[in-house]
Amino acid sequence: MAQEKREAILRATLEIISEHGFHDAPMSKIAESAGVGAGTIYRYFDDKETLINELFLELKQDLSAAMLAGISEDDTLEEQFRKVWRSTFDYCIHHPCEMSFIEQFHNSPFLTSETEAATMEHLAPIMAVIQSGVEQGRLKPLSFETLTAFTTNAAFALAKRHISGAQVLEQSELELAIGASWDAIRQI
Amino acid sequence: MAQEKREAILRATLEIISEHGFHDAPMSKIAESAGVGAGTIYRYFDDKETLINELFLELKQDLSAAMLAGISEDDTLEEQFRKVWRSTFDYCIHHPCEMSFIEQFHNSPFLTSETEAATMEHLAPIMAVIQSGVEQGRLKPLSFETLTAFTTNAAFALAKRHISGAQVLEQSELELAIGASWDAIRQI
Amino acid sequence: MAQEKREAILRATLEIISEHGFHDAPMSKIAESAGVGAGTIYRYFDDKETLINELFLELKQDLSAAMLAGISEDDTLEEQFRKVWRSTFDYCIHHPCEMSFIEQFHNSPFLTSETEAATMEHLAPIMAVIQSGVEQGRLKPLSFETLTAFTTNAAFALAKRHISGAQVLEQSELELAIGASWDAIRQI
Amino acid sequence: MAQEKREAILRATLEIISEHGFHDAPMSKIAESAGVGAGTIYRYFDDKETLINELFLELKQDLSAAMLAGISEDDTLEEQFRKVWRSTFDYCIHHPCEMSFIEQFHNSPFLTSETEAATMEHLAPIMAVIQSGVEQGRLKPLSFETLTAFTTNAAFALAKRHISGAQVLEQSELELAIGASWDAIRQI
DNA sequence: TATGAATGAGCGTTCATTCAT
DNA sequence: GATGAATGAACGCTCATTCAT
Repeated sequence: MAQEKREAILRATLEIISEHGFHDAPMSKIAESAGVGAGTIYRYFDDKETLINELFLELKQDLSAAMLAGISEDDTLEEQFRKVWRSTFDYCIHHPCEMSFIEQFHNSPFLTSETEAATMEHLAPIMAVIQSGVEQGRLKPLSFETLTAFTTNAAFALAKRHISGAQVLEQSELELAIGASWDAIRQI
Repeated sequence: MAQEKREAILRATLEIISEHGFHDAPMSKIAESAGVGAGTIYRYFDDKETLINELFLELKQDLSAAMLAGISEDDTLEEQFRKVWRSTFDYCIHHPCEMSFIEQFHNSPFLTSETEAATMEHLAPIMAVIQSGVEQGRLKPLSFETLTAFTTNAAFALAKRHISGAQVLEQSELELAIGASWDAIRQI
Repeated sequence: MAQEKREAILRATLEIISEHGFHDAPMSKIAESAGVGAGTIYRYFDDKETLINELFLELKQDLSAAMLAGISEDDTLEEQFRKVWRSTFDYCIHHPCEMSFIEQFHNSPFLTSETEAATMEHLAPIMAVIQSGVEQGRLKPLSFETLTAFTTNAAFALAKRHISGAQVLEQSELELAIGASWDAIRQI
Repeated sequence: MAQEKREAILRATLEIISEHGFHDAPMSKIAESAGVGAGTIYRYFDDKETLINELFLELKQDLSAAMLAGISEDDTLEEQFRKVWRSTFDYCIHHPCEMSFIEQFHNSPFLTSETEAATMEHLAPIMAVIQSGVEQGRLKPLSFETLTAFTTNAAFALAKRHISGAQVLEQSELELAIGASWDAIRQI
């Protein structure tokens, strides 16, 4: 079925780029790894750049979904915060290829501001929670973007080191780190 | 003079990669931008990979020097922290190309663990300060790497958004952000 | 058909190298002469060195086959000798490009001892005949290699001069030359 | 002194080409090996091709001189023949670099017919002896060029194998080989 | 006279893309 | 639709040659 080929191509692209980088990711290798002919890729994607962009978009959507999973409006603000933090961290360490790709893409000129904006929309539910927390004086009066530097970005940074093996995070240290992150944003 | 050409090549490499990315940074463009012949680059660098690695090393050294500039042992822990934070942030927003290159490099297979380790050494003075802060119970008992996720990494993240224009940081918000960073790491 | 392209590339390589030498035989010229794109060569051969080696191997096989053609076990030793000599000479003067290439290759660092050994195997039938002639006391008690210096090598040398126009060999002189070659190796 | 530099350049060229082949013999390596600046070579030789040609000419002259050394008009024809044969062989095995270069050059399009003709002149004394041997009916009525295929060429071929280690020639086998060569050209 | 840094044309090779099958 | 052989522009890199010192 056609959709399966599309998925196989995206999967192959992810694996090859995450492992070898944007360079050394020839279309021929992607095709081989996906089990399709080289020309077949072009039935599903206009060109290489489009393929990479679409992959990024899909991965970001998955990531966003994972971050939001499990939060409930009944939870307190801090509980919601801790759940999102953990979900983010867990997704990262269980999807190292996805993280590698996303980070590579994020720090490359591939990323356009439109693409960036598009991915932001997925986080609207979190933004709403944060916004209300700020308004209630529970969180520091900082912009959503600024607050993410101490939460999502920190989770990414710690997960990356965990994945690379540079620093294995014990549960106790992780708890402490989440606490630190909470201290950063909560109104003290 | 010979050293000037070397500098011109490094500068050109920085500008082209930061603007166009590792891909679309052909040696011919670098040579042209540096105002030298294509072959001349190879008098100063073994090959493209070496050129990029040496550039990274030099930029990291500059960055480290900038981060450390101005701190004094007479300052209190918090004062030292705030100075480093500001220095880091200021360096970043005044050196957007350098930041772009460093971030791209960091998230690419170019980065070897040896190179990574080499750059860590420059930050030894900061590590010492942090270490002593932890031991005195002034800072949370977290590893240096974990703490940087809430300090250096956060400064980078905010500076990047500032540079991209996605979010202009006012002085007041910046002060608040530094405070948040301090809350993250200090023992509360 | 695919095999035709392979043949065209080998033929073009032969012609260009035999005419212009190993230097001044760029892949681009070979591709053009073969009527294929530059990249196409690499579908059939790993790299230039492989291309040249495979060409050499094929040509040596052709040459060996030509040398052996027409000899019969019913012939006397001298008849076999004369037939091989003539076949060798005839092949050479009718395949000047092949000869030029083979000789160039033979006197170049391209030739490895493995390649050399591989080509020796084709001459096993001749070696057997020579061996038996030596054992029967019909030929001088010299090694096969030494004997070839007066037979095959001589035929090559004369053919080369014939081809270059430096010396046109009449049939009568050729007969005399074969007789001289025979005198060199036969037990007198 | 200037002549010494010229000699050093020629010597370096010989060594590098004989060892690495015409390709992989960059002028920079030659300069380094000769202990002169890269530009200095061009004070002594117009360009690379000229350098190589002049080297060939000098080597051929040395070789010719070595071949002729020690023959005396008082010797018999056969004695002269044997002396030349031995001198040729000895020169070859004691000058492997020179032989390698000469053979490479001989089988390359570098060799022009003018160059070839120029080197022939050095052998005039031998040609005269041969010529007279033919006229007296002592040698087979073959052209000088044809006769060399069984003498000089054979000596080269055997020496090459001796040098390469493919076949070590004992004195006894060498004597036999010289006898075979003599049988080839003498009137029987 | 001698140098060697600088050059840039040209090399071998790769790979995104096309198109006949 | 699917293929993969073929393409050729563009790449990283080399090296014969020049020329300011």
